[in-house]
Amino acid sequence: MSSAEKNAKMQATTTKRTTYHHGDLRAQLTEATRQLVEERGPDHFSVSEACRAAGVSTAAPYKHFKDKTEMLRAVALGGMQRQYEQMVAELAPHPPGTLDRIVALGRVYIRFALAEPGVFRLMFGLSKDHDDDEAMVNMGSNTFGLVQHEVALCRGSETIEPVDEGRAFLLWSFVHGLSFLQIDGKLSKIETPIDIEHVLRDVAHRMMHDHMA
Amino acid sequence: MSSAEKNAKMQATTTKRTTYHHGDLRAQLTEATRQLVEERGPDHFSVSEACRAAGVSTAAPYKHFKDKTEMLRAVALGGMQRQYEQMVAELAPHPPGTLDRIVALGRVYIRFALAEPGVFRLMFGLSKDHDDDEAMVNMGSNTFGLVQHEVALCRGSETIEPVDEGRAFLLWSFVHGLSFLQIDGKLSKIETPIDIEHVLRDVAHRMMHDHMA
DNA sequence: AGGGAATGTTAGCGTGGTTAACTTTATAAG
DNA sequence: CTTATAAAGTTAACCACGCTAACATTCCCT
Repeated sequence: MSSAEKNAKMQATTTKRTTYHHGDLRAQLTEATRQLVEERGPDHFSVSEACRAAGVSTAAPYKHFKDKTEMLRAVALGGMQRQYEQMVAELAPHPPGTLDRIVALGRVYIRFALAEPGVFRLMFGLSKDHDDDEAMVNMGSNTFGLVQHEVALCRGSETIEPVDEGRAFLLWSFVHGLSFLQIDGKLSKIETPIDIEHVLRDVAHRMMHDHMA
Repeated sequence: MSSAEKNAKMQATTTKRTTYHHGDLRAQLTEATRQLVEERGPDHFSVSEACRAAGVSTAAPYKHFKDKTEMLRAVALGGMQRQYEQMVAELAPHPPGTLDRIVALGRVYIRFALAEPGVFRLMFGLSKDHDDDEAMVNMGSNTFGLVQHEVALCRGSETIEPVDEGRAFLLWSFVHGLSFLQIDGKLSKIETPIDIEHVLRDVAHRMMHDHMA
């Protein structure tokens, strides 16, 4: 184990480092960025503060990132990966083709937004820049593909048809809006408290089944 | 008409002003802010640039606004008022108690988001600060009250019950999410194009009527 | 051993938000 | 018609921040 590697561990606990090289600065800057985005919000994040947290000069990040937005993008990508993994994990317990699986996906979406509102905002903010990043676009496709697939399964089909794409998008719109309204505190302004679990079931049901004329 | 008032009109057309006093700097700074927010996005707005647009020194705004966020809040408030007025206007043509009125409200919501994405983002971004502003909170209540009222009417009730509050919130979540996904370009990534008008009707119908077991 | 390539640091530039101190104009009272 | 006061501008400066250039140190490979 090199001294720089030992250093990397020390640095994580705010100990001053002794070696010139840091160890794994890119990872630690990303983590510092993630924390700050969560604490202060994506708007009030500053590179300088991340540097202070990592115990490094303000010029150091530019050996690992092109600019500030690339740092934020790294955090956003990490968030998308975590969200995706959580979705896959929550899918497992439920039998294929059931509404439960659709509900599970929506639950993860909202749970993630509430657990990491800062990162969640990042994942959709700056989306002009995000579209230029291949990894980001791919992760987005993967996650949405998951939803589309479940919707098709729920209809009894293995292949995704236009109708599935449409329904999946409507479900996405719904949980997306619900997530944002929640983290923006709009739900607390309502008299009657809302049972998210119940709402999720209700909406999924309404969207997946034919309705009355 | 004072010379300063004449000045105010000139300034709107980028003409250099001749009088020391500006005329109606607060209004013109707000308008400049609105334009810049729309052009560059809320994140990339700078007070300095607004000052340049208004032909005034960078210290001038602080005679009219506490700080940068108060400028942005003024723009956000203006947006909420416009949105509210558009909703009231679009309501008029349709007979009370019909689904058409619900659909009309959703249509205005989405139309506004697409027409003024920058301002629309402002209306929900910075919401931690917005909650401290009474005018902002009131406008929010007014607009949401409009939806609640229509939902109750559609059920044949003049008074808003918990069930109406819930349905209204679900409808809000949906159009909110749909709006954001659209202005973030997520809809264009879909194969099958979506007919917003049709979707709006479909969803409103599904939400307002009982569904099958 | 030695020489890049990688990864840090320092110093400095430009922009931006904000304030303090000063100047000019509007307004209203005597 | 003065003239005091408040309102509404300006200038100059401070500090934080994003970023780059030039330099320093270390890693690692031959």
